[in-house]
Amino acid sequence: MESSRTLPPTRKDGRIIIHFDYDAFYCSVFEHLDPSLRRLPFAVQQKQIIVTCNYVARAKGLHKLQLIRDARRICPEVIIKLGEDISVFRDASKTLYKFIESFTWNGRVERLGFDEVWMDVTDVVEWNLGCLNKRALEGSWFQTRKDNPEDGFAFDATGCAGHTYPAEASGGNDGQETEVDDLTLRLRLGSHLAMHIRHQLEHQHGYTATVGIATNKLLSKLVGNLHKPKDQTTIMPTPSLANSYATNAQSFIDTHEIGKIPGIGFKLSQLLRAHVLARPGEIDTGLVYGGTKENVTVLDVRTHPDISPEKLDKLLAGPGSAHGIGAKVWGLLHGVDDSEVGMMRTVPRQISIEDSYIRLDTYPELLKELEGLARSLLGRMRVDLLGEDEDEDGDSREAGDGGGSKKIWLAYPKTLRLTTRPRQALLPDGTRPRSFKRISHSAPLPSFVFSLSDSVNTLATKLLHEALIPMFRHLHPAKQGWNLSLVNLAVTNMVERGGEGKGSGGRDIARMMRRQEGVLKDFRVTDFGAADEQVEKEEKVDSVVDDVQVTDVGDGVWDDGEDDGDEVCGHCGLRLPEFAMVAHSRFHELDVG
DNA sequence: ACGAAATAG
DNA sequence: CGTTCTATTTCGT
Repeated sequence: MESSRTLPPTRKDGRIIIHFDYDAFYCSVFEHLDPSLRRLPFAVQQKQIIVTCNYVARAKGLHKLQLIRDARRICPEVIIKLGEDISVFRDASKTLYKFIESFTWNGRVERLGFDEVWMDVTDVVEWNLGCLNKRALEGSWFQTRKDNPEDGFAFDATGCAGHTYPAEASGGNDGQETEVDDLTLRLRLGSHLAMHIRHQLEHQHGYTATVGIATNKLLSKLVGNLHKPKDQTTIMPTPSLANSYATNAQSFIDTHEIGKIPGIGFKLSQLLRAHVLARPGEIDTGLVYGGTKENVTVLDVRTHPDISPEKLDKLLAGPGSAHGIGAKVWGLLHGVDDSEVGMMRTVPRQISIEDSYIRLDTYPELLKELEGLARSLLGRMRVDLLGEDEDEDGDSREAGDGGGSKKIWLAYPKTLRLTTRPRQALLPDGTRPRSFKRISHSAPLPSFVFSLSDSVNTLATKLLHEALIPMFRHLHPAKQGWNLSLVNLAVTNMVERGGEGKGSGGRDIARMMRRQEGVLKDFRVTDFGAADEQVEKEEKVDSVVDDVQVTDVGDGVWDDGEDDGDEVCGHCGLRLPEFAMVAHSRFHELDVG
């Protein structure tokens, strides 16, 4: 077939997506606490490098990932603060995330790292589009709250707020004669909403952000970079030019280095570079991981002879790569990204703590480290997974007994995971084969960790002996001979508490916590004794479960109390046998979502 | 469910 | 200390 030239993927430009990237985030957090820093060259340090610096410092030649000594040489007056305790950054990120969420009507807000947030404002924009008077766009009103038409701001809908791509697309002279298409109008609305939220963010919280507005996550994230800091850019169609959103999106994405496309990381970009260059791409062995000496652009890959979704699949598919990777990348090369902005999350999917070591090869050290990690992890669980008990039961907060509202678990992780990175043995020639391979082992998380009447220290010690040591022995059966360069501890598989989230429609279908009895049945209390002796002396306990005091868990939290074998659907109230509830819940998820 | 891999900040 | 630490998603089994 001569005409079987592969067509570009179909665009779906029905959404309006805003991407936020807080400017020099770590610096901004410190500046929030000490505003005098704002006018000074200021940087945040982790280990021996500058992880980020404010724009005053950047103007003097400082940059991210710079060695401290280089920074001080270039700019002796620089103020440097240590940023190794990331809890303040995490807290600030959470606050700003909730603030941005308050502007969504559909709850679609997704965080990436601490300093980036996407929001899907399609419905907000749609509503306001319907409210526009197309004869008087100059004096428009943007309603920001679904429930109150008075909440909002005045704006001029004859143009975009902030910058546009392409730069001249902003137009602005469609006063009377020209009919403006809906996509243009919707993007303008998105740009004005973004401007409003940026201003609120700055005035109410003291944070500035760089923002991108487009019809999908990919384009919104990339286009923001055109104007930073504290500015915004919208990808627009060209007035009166058919299909111009596709054209403009393509010209924009084409200029990017292939590895700069979100979703195309080190492995995929190397494969694509090798394909285009017909040889392996040279890697920049500098400080930045994944750096390349080559400059292979999206255009190079996209216009390479014979490229197609099928060809990309052949090229990129392999162990670890997603199914449909060819079609996915084909879409990215064309600025097409149909992935949804995730729903707001109140708890993380996973909490993990890790530390790296020059050398870790003895049991006493290991036990100390594992216990320390366990303490940190349990502390983090209490910070991130504990919430106020919002009880309608009037009695709970009236009494003057210290005014303590009860803390309850918002989610229960079901799984505990221990990961290590064994240090490779030396080769005969004395060099180390470099391998960053990790190995992990998971087990049910013992439910005693949810006890709030015991201290974190107590629970950490208990967790060490009842779970972590057995798990470690599973990973490293040999008594010795191992040497670790990293240990990671994580809890995952969150089971969230049901109830009324805000936003539209109670999202979480309450799921009964599987009875935790038997969770410990695979654990044996293991006594490694002191140091390296008597490792094999293992004290078996038939029923550890009997020893475990499970408190604060279970009592009516998950179950509606009916113990007749049936469950009540948290959504529609239907009473069903337990075995039918899983499928029933799935029905709701599909039906509502 | 579990373990590994890829990706990202 | 080779690439620190944390988090999400997806795949194969």
